[in-house]
Amino acid sequence: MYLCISKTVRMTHSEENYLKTIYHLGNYGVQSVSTNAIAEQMETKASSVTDMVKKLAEKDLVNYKKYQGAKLTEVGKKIASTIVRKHRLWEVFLVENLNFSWDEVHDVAEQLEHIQSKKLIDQLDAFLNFPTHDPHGDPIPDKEGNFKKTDKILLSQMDHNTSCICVGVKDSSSDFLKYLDRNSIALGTEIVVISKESFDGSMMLQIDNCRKAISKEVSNNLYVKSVL
Amino acid sequence: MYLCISKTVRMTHSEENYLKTIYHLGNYGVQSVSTNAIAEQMETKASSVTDMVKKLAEKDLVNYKKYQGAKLTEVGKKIASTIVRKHRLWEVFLVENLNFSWDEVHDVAEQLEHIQSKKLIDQLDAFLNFPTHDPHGDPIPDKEGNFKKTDKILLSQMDHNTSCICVGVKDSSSDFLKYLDRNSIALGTEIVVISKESFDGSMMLQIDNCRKAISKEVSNNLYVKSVL
DNA sequence: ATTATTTTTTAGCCTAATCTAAATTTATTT
DNA sequence: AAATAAATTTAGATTAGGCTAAAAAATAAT
Repeated sequence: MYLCISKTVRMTHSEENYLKTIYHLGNYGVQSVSTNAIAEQMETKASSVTDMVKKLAEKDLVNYKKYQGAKLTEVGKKIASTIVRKHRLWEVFLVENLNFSWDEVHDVAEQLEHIQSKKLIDQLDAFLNFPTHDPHGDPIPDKEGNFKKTDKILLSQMDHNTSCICVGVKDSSSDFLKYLDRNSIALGTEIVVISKESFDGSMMLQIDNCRKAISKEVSNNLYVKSVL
Repeated sequence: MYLCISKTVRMTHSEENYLKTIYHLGNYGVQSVSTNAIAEQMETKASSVTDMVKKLAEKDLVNYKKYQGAKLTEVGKKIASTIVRKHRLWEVFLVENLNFSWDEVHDVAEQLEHIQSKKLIDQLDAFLNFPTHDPHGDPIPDKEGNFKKTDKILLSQMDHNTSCICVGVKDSSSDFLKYLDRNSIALGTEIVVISKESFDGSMMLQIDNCRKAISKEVSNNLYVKSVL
């Protein structure tokens, strides 16, 4: 039951970026993704997407029928997961070893994810001691593309008088991450939900014995794991 | 007396590779390099080189006059030295931290040298503890592009009954580096020249109390520093 | 000082990846 | 069900980088 990629597929950076986008938008490659969704995400034009998707279909990396969007094939999924794996491993390296903060890693990892070298990524994985999550709490696929999806929920879904631990972010924009830094919220931070306002969705939290009010936008972009 | 690059020049990988080649062939950018020399080194066609050199001249990265080759400008030299700096720092990282051997690093470093991030390279430099030489003994330019050129000579130029220390290689092909590995010759290895054969240029060496005969090809590609 | 040879440049073509604008298909509303 | 709107595709250009083949310039050899 192995997926064999006999002749290693030669991929351009652009092709890799498209696969990665389809992987992310299509829920790890299980769903079909529309041309427009890809175009919006990649900040390009729908016509460019059509062209590229045809090319990827030609290479059997996606299944594509006119007007019906694109869905990754097994091979496409494998390649996409490898790119994500590389991206997230590099993010760990940057934060753990090169003093990057979690809001600075994305652009550089975006470049590093395209470096081709099996040995490089295997050794990096070992050097980092086989991390399972990146600095934003996102899971790192293993060599086969598998990862355990964490049972995380949005902070906004927690009830009042409950406790949870921050396990990830939905929005990983620099602005949001810096906001979290300023408010001492990091991966692993324990958060107690004191109260929720129904009229604006804001919340009163307790973090390290300090009370903090946060907006709906914040609680809708922070993933937590409930603690009993 | 500083060189200010006000607006950061946006470089493609291809442009960077050309600059690097001109830097190397032109003796760190001091000499003019012919179109054919560039083409041969880069395994491309002379006509392609002409086109690219014109483009680089347009950007003021090289000085170019028809039929007279290309020479790096100060700005071009600075950019080229940065690429070489990145290449060599990555090589150190691969060998020191990711268990690569010195014959495996080149191809990967060739990709990594194009990653754009000032912070990345500064932090990597610090992480590696500011190395001055790469795994092949080549000097790593500092941020300003300066490096001390070591007073190395080819092993073939040593007299018999003299001692020296291996400080670098001229040929850094995988084959040659593996040969050196098999013969326990590495950077820092002490070598005693026992004798030289005038008819074929071969040498008898003593390394770690073992005698080894090497060909002229070998002694012509190994840099050493004489020890008194 | 002419040839001949080598080097370099020019001209024209090709592919990858993008774009705009127009055409077409699908989806949504009256 | 027809009309409108939205999404998608096609057609035709463009730009970067490369190639081939022919022309031009520089160098070498007779």
